[in-house]
Amino acid sequence: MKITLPDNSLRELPEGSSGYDLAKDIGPGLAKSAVAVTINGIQKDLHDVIEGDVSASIITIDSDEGIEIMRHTLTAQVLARAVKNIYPNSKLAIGPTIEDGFYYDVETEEAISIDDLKKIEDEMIKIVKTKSSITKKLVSKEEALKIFKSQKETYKESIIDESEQISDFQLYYQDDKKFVDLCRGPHLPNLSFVGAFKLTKVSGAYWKGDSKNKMLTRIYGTAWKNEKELNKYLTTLDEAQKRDHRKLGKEMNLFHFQDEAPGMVFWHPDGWTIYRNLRNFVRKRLQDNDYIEVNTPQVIDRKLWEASGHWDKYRENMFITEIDEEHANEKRVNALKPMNCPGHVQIYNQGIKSYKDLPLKYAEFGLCHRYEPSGTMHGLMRVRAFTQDDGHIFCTEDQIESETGLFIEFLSNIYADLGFKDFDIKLSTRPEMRVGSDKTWDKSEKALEDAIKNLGYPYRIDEGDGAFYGPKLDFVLTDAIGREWQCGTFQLDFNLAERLDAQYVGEDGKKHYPVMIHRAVLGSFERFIGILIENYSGKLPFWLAPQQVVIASIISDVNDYSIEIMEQLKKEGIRAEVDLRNEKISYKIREHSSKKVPIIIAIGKSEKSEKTVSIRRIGSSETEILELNEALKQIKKENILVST
RNA sequence: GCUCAUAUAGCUCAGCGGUAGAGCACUUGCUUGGUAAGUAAGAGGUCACCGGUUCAAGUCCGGUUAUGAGCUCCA
Repeated sequence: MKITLPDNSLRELPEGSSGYDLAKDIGPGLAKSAVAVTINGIQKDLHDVIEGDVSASIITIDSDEGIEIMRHTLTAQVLARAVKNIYPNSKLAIGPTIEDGFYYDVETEEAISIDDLKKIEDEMIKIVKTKSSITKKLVSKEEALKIFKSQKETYKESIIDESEQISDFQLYYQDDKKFVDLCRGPHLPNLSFVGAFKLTKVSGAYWKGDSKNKMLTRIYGTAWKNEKELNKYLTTLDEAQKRDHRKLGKEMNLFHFQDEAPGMVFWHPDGWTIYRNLRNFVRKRLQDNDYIEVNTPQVIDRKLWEASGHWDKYRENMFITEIDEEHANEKRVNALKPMNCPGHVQIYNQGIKSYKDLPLKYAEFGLCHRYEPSGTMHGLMRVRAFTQDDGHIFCTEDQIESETGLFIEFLSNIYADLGFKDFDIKLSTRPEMRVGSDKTWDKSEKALEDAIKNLGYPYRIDEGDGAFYGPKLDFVLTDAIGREWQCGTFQLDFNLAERLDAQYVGEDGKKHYPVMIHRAVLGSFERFIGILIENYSGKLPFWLAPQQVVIASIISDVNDYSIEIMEQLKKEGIRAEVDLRNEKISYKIREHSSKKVPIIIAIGKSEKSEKTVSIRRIGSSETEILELNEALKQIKKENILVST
């Protein structure tokens, strides 16, 4: 048979040859590191017999694909077996690979905790040490069912049962044939290819990812080619932990949470300074882009939420308030607003609007409350009370495309100024839970997709992830360590205006419903500040930093000069403080460095007598001596992004 | 909301049936010291909350609340 290799060269092999034979034919080195083979684009076990003329490439243990196969074998053949050895009555569910590692879902009689991982890991090492080869057996559906039924592997049974396949179920064995796993493969030809691995955590996970199903125990692990790679990965994990905004927020004294208000931020002075700086920045940009800032009530009667559709579709996430009957004349049920849109429509509805008023753009730094499930809260990233940089564009259908373009440009400028150069666009389509007719959804999905297509931005589609009132574009930015955050959103809504009876008089003199576009750039200030802290490891850009400059005196004789510098800086609008404490300069440097103050100015005898300053910047141990006036000029220039 | 874990001084944590501990931070004294921790002393705790077991409970057991890691959600 003829085999085409990736470089388009042809190789002739006898019938019945396998991927391994092919590798051997190409070279002994390749045969040694081969773990699987790709036949016509599909990964196969190395010892599968190749049928017919095909294109093929050998997967070696050194490749990304090879590592993934190794992870797969580790979970399905090694972790699963180790768990069965230690917990004979456990039942295996599924064990896929994930980024950097793998997991296996199992049902066990006794709970497995993080402390048990060592034990399981040791058992895995024992299994790997056998260096057993891994062999495959193909069986019919009945036979597969029989085997797993006899082993009481109910999850495997149901996987087979629900499969449309009728034959060729793949069973994988090790040399002793004492363990069998159902798997789509491919697997390593033998366990000697296993590199360095470590079980990392254990948690619950629903069978088939459905919260109605039983909760299984999920054991996570990570695996790499060798110890060095493993350690590198573990170090990066540590690095990510070091920039955790919850930890930095505490160290920098920015905010706290407490039991009485779960998911709601207590902003400390420095944290609130960051918040205000960011808000001023966004406010300026909104002003420059034809948005009009408004403000709407926090607590609104349920009638409005019924009319808007929130009561029906969003009730379980809303904080409901009732007025104490003893003191109130009338009983009404109110809700804390989870969104600003109905409020904005109320403003729109005051007075008659003409097509000449469109597009009309209302913006609000609206404080919204949403009752998030208890298990989902996470520092600033997921809270129950947050402020959106929200806005609603009332426009005609014809204006959708130009507004989409304007918004993307607006958003990308803001992201760039905040230090995020890259973002992806996601188009989310109709969800199951929604308002509006399918006809309206067809129209709005098409309008949005046409707009983004015509503007030429790349995007990907996320089926069923739209808002209940309309399809949306989501903007996902990438931070300094490659993590992705969904922040901006642009949501088309052909429903709400009609539900709340918002209209405009068209050129034809008749009344029409405007299209509403719900849009945000940062999403929520709380979350975005969390992202900024993690992105910058707390070392915020100069204009955002709560304390921008600290002037630290070396001896008390220079206190007057230090204060003079502070006052001059303050005159320029710089947030400057002096540190005149009776402490050594290194002590002061250490303290302000750990608070991530961007600039520390040390002042001693020579600076005072020469009217200079010694500048030290965060992240560097270099110092720079400058004339005071020159330093003031420079620092003022750095503060340029402060816009108001 | 679900699974597992955690809750001790302002922070980070030790203690795991028998009189509450450390380091840092804080206060005070000494120290005026040139770029990431000078020094000594002092003060600081209903051991998250409610209940149970026990002669005796931060310590063991149950519940509640919050937090953490995941899962499910994130309009």
